[in-house]
Amino acid sequence: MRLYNTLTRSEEPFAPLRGQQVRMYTCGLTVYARGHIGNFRTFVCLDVLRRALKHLEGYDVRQVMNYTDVDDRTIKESQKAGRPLREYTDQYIAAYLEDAATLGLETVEETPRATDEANLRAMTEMVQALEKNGHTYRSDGSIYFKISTLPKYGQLARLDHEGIKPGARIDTDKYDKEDARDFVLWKATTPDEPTWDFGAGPGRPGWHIECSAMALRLLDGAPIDIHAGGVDLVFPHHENEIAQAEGATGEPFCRFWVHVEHLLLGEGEKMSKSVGNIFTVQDVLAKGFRASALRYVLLAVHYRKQLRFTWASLAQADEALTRVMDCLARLDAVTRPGAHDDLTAKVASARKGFAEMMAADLNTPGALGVMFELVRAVNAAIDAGQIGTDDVAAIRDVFDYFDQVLGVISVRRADDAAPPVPVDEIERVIGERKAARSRRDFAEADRIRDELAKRGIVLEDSAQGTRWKRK
RNA sequence: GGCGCCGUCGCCAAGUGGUAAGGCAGAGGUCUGCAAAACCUCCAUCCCCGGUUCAAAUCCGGGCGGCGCCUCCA
Repeated sequence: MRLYNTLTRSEEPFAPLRGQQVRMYTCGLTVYARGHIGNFRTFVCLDVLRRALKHLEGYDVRQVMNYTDVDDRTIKESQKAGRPLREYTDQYIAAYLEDAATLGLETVEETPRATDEANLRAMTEMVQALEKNGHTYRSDGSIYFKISTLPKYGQLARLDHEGIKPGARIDTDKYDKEDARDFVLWKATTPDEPTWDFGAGPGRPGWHIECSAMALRLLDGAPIDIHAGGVDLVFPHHENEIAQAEGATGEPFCRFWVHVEHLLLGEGEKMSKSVGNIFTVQDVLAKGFRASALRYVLLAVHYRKQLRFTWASLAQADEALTRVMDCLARLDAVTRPGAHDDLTAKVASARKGFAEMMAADLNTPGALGVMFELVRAVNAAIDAGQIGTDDVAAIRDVFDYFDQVLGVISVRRADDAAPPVPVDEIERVIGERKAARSRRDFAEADRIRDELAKRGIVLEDSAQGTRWKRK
């Protein structure tokens, strides 16, 4: 598989360093509020990355995704809510898990929290190693990383320090730093803030230290294979993670850096909690859209391109997925045994084409194209009667193969598992309508169909009988 | 001010040197009690201007337009 590596700014063939195991760290949510669909674009894309590594490449994936449960915002919001930090962040971890399940994200191997004691101890050890290696200084009770001590600083973001001129907003006097680009490792706390002391003095973690420390602790040391997150993390977060890990261990931190581009709203602005223009997964569901449509939208644009989110795109995605589901449903009516060479060949080339698209830096839009070409071929074969039950088995198998990675069909099935009208009622009413039709009482038949349509159930008549589906 | 990305049909979106995938929407037709679904047919020369090449949406240069990072951020 070829993956674009931010570190080299180029696409490179990927293979894990140690045997068949891919050790991957992905930056998760800061749990001070419910994640929005921009956050979930990143998570869904990285879910597809992990699925491709597992199911297409056959690797054993060990993924760590953190919850940042201590920082300025979590502290501020928990204080505002008058609740202990841990309790406050618990609810947003639960909300994340709910949304992740709704969107069909696979469960990752480890989900550490920054405030778990083992992690705080690992961070402390890293800070101490950095102090020992001469990369730090103390000021007003905080410990800072002194970037001038690390010549390689800046390798990921490639920022031209000299280019930072008027116009750039630099965090200047908030803290007493020797250089504007120095960053805090261990932060002095006020009496009302959570404070820990495992050997580096009382304080709390700086933003970046948790990821460096937890990645090395839970992925068995440097270098890890993949580190991923949203593009906005390239600088300063990931750059500083590299500085910390490499300053402490003297070894390269990570081999592949993968960054997912932003989701933008229709007008073209970035979604941001501070601006208030955000939508959550729950907001999308509340508008009547399926979770599967959202997942589809998030995969219909390559992960390294900005995705302009609109409600119309959700409706289009839902229609597109309906086409796939209808095709799969039509297979149920095939009863003739056997296989057809033409279809067999089309299924095989679709499987191959799909894998090639995914191996080309996760070209999900291209992979969807391959899937739809097969949909067309299958529909044509059904209409022509050129399909047998062996073909059906092979077709179902290849769609399962697609969906192991894309995950849109399984989410759609989950969406539709609980229709707005109970299944036994639908089936009873369909029976009544069938009787009406056979006595040519079409007015009654139409009335029944309209009635169900109003309640979100669509009926389709065919030679094989009447099929229902959720609208 | 510095660094970087992007501009393909009405909408969304692949393709990145060999003559434009796919989805949605639309038009006509077949099928159907009607409807839906499905199938068939139709529907772009790739922001503009130069250049390189036998050949460019794809490479180079210059414009115009949109966006991101340099600051908390997925």
